[in-house]
Amino acid sequence: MKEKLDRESLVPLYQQLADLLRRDIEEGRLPAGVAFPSERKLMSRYQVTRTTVRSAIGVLKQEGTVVAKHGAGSFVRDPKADRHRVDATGVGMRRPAPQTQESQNEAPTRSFRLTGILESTERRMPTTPWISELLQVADGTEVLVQEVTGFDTHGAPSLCRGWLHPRVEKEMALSEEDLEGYWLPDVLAIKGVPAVEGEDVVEAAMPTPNIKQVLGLPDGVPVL
Amino acid sequence: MKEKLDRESLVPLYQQLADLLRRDIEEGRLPAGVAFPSERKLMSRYQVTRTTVRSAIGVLKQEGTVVAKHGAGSFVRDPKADRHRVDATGVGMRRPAPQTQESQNEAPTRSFRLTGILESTERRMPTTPWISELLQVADGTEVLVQEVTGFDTHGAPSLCRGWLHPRVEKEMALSEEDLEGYWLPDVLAIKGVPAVEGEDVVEAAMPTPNIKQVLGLPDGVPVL
DNA sequence: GAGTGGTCTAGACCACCTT
DNA sequence: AGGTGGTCTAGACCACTCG
Repeated sequence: MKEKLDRESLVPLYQQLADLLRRDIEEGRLPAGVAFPSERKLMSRYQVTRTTVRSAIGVLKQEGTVVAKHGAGSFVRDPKADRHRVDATGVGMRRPAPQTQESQNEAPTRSFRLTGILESTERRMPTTPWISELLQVADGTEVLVQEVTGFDTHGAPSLCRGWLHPRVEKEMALSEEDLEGYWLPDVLAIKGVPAVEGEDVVEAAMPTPNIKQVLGLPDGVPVL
Repeated sequence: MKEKLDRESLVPLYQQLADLLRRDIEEGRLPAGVAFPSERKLMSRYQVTRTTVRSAIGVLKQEGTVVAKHGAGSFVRDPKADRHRVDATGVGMRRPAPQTQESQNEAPTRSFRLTGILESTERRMPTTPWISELLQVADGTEVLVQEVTGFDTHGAPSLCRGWLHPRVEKEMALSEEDLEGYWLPDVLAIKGVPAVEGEDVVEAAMPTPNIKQVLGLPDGVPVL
């Protein structure tokens, strides 16, 4: 929290400061809720103008990590607080029962594929209540989670997340290395598992800076 | 394009300027592509500082209406340009064929409902190629389109759009007034139509300023 | 080289919240 | 009353793009 800014660097001061503050938040030095240094405090601490401080905080606000309350102060927002989930199976309208065999046949089975996988990370994580219910495992069980960023079949920037059921992982003897660079369901398909129990879930959020950079997104474009 | 800014107003200068420019864009006075006045030009035209001009343009950038190219200028972006559509029926994983009767029964039929409808607009619009294919009508046919903003069953800010098939509209003798304040599928359900041909589509985008205000969203929260 | 957007300084006044 | 964020001014230098 006492590092200095590099005035010779190519990366602008307000970005450096934003990165510093983001790290402080991520690593718990600036806990969610009350605490956040005032703009004037940050000015004198880092020896920059208020404009620069405000730009830095502006970055964090746009990312949704920080909210400012006029007259009261700025606050770290719990990133999971208003992350919304939508069950995509029933969005908008109900699907009709097929009325004729013909209409049933002509209904295309579409599939969602990621093209140009740009980054994939695999890691072991305890399940959230919601996902434990889905997988029918005990809450907090460690499961293999994969995150893949890329573009979907329609060209939309997407981040897909897949959870591997421990039972499947054990039976198939899968490990992190097997998944590297492949989208989890594809791996399973190759290994002979035709389909996985699953649910279609769609979230939308503003991309984190690195994902935004990786996908080359302009400002104001959310990720599904 | 030559209106003045009201320095006594409660609404800040940069907002007024942003609103002015947005209107100029929407009403075609600032066409997409090349044209956009430089920041210096806007300074002298409206007698404000560059900071104020930049704030105004910043608003439009965050909305995705304008993109800036360092050294070249700012450009109006076609709002429909990179609007992405995702077929939600096949997102992520394929749904397995049910293996036992039991598992089939326990699969819940979820429905997506809007609670607290805050705003609904109905209007007649020519279909886009994509939607004409969906409805099986000629391209450009005028159909009744409804947009409803509110919160979904999970509390996520949502904007839902429904297209009414001309045939149904005629047979049911529906008009704009019937839809006012109700979500289209609900109206049909009441009228005795059990279900509508449809497809589940999910989009994400940054909210327009008025929708953002209506839903009371903080910065950085996209709308599904 | 002229023009553009990007960054930064050093001030100022205001509206708002907390005590 | 004192502190906070929100707005605005009037400058400056830089990196970049284009003809």
